[in-house]
Amino acid sequence: MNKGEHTRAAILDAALAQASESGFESLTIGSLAERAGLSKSGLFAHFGSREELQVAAIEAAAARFTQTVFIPALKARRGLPRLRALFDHWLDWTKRSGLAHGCPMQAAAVEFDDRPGPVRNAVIEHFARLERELVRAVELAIGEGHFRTDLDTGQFVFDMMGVIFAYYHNARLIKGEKAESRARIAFERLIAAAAPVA
Amino acid sequence: MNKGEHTRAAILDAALAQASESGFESLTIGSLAERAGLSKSGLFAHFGSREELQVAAIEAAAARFTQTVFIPALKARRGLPRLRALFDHWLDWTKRSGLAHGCPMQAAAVEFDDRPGPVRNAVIEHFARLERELVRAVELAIGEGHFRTDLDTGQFVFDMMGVIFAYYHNARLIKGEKAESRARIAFERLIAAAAPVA
DNA sequence: TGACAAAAAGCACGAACGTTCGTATATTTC
DNA sequence: GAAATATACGAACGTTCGTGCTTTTTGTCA
Repeated sequence: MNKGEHTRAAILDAALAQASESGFESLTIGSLAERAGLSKSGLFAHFGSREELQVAAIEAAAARFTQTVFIPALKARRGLPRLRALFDHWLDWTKRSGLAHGCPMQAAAVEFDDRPGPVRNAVIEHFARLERELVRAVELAIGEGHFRTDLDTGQFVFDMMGVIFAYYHNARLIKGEKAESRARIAFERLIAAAAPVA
Repeated sequence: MNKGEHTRAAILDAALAQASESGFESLTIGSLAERAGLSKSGLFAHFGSREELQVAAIEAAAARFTQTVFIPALKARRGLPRLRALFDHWLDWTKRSGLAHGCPMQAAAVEFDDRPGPVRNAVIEHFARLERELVRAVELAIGEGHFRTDLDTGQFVFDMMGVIFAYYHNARLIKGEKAESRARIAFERLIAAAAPVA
């Protein structure tokens, strides 16, 4: 890896940490440069603009999500076990990837959902891909006979994401200790409702 | 109402609209003054600081939420009908209250969940109150015989909020047309699972 | 209607914002 | 080792940030 690429990666690491703490809007050139130990201009040279920096940060977050949630889940057997692994890793992916102060992707989703531009496009693309992958995992579960054949896969993914969102809301804002157990109960209930008729 | 109070209310209206569009972090004195048709200093005089302005905006959002979601739901019969009314009004409360670009409370929750201070406290208080009210509505449904007596009310509220969060995520970021129907299906399933044994 | 208070504007401040320079120092390539 | 390039720096740009002051306009009420 080049020196430049190495620095760029370090900058993006710092950017994700900062976005996790205070959101993407707080991702200013000055504060990020200070955190990364660079001058403003030195950091700026790695990206053509603040917007490009934000896009790069989104993509870095997406890559880390794939690495932390999807790749490890592939070790589980296809179908229900893999779906459970996805859920488990998703629940604690911020902790396991050093972003303990919140999912930067969720922050970006809320902050940019009504601001058209490259950043929003990158966020949308990530969630679209995520949904596609989840739907595929559910289809595999159907194929393995773990789920009903007439299951509405889109609905299942919708419900699953709701559980995740409720978990993060509860765990991060309210600091509710029951958040995790409730999330697991809710997910198990989804699975039970999707089980084959008998 | 005094002239001052009137202007203050108008400022908070503009603040909510802006927070709905671009989040609470974007709530700067300058841009808000322009939107409200005041000078920076004229607007600033109504609040001692930017932070107080943010807190006032949170409280205004909470008041509007109560007015748009809770008060109208009181017209429905206690128990399940009222719970359904709450859900319905919650789904489209941003549209019905002129905040079509997103729930300012959710924006605040994500932006401030890790930044201690008065703003975060105000957000936490709102969600705590919201959860209490929801739990009470569920308890009423139990009392009316619409729900099982052994229902975990906290879990039900957790699940219900998950449905709402998934709906807003889907409707606002992805612009999915199926968001509303999926939310309704999910909520009906929650109700069915909470029904008395027979 | 005139006195007094309340509200808004005007103005200025120091700091931080994103961005653009020109320049110096590493690093890579020959 | 020399030449070429990549990388980082410091200074400065114009703008906007939040926040104080002072002055002017506006509303209120005897």
